Amino acid sequence: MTSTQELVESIDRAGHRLTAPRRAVAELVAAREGHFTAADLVTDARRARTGIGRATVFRTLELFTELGLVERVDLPNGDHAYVACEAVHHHHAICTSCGRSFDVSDVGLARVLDQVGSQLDFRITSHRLEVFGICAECHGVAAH
Amino acid sequence: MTSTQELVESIDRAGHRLTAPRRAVAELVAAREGHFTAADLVTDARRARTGIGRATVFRTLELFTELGLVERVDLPNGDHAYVACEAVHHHHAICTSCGRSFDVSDVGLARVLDQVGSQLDFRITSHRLEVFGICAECHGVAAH
DNA sequence: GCCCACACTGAGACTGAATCTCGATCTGAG
DNA sequence: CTCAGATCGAGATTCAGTCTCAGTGTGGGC
Repeated sequence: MTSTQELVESIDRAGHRLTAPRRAVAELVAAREGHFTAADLVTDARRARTGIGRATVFRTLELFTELGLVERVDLPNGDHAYVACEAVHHHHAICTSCGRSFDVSDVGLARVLDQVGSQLDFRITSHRLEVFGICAECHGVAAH
Repeated sequence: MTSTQELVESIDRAGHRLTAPRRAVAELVAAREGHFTAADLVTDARRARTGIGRATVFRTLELFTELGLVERVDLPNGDHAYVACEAVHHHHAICTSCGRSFDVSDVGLARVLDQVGSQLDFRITSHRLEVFGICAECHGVAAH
């Protein structure tokens, strides 16, 4: 979804240096569909013979996360993964079959949270909703 | 919330052996208010001079998780933590000030998920909602 | 264009969480 | 009371992620 160009431009816009390793990581992220772990990217980088070190992949991923271009999600098995996404607040629906992630707009969730907040007299500062299941494409194909 | 006795009985009921180390871990879990990490429990165990090894703490925690007596949550900072809870589906509101966790019943969330599911043509198999904020007690005290 | 401060990089050491192994121990059915 | 096998503790191991540090490359200033 997010293109290499978008990622690269955001780095520049935020006042960071545009280096070859960062471009390379941006490409790897853009090439990924769905979620991926840091280790996945490190492997990708090695396979593509980019000569990029582990530390740089982590640092660049951290940078992207800071810029909101990539978001960290916690898989049901406890693994930490990342997904490329738009820089606005939203949630993810992750297909457990193909691993792709879909953006979920805030449909009605705000109301639910309001209710939770007032019910517990709880000042909500942040929240996280993660939905797991089978996407249209996968259940369309796999079902029969 | 969950008492030592409840934890111990559940182990028995599920057909597992009732050993002294498991009782001890059950006590430590019951004594905890709010979330705790595996490392916290290991420290507790050492401090209480129970003579329980790290591996056993992890194994027992895994057992409790399996039985639904304890649930794993991912803190905003990425740490893995656990909370003792009832064995029915629900969510957690975690106070970022005192660390206590409150059960959130499913108020309206099901409807939101239905909407998400049909909107994306996505077969939802599981979901996770985590709410972070300041609990009544903490903002009552801390505010002034 | 050229320079140079300094942001950034790679390699590998380091940390800490979690898992695995293995011989010893304990539980509980019979 | 006995015994199979579930469970245990200690420590080795693995692995993700972070840190260090000397070397490199970017890009603003001239």
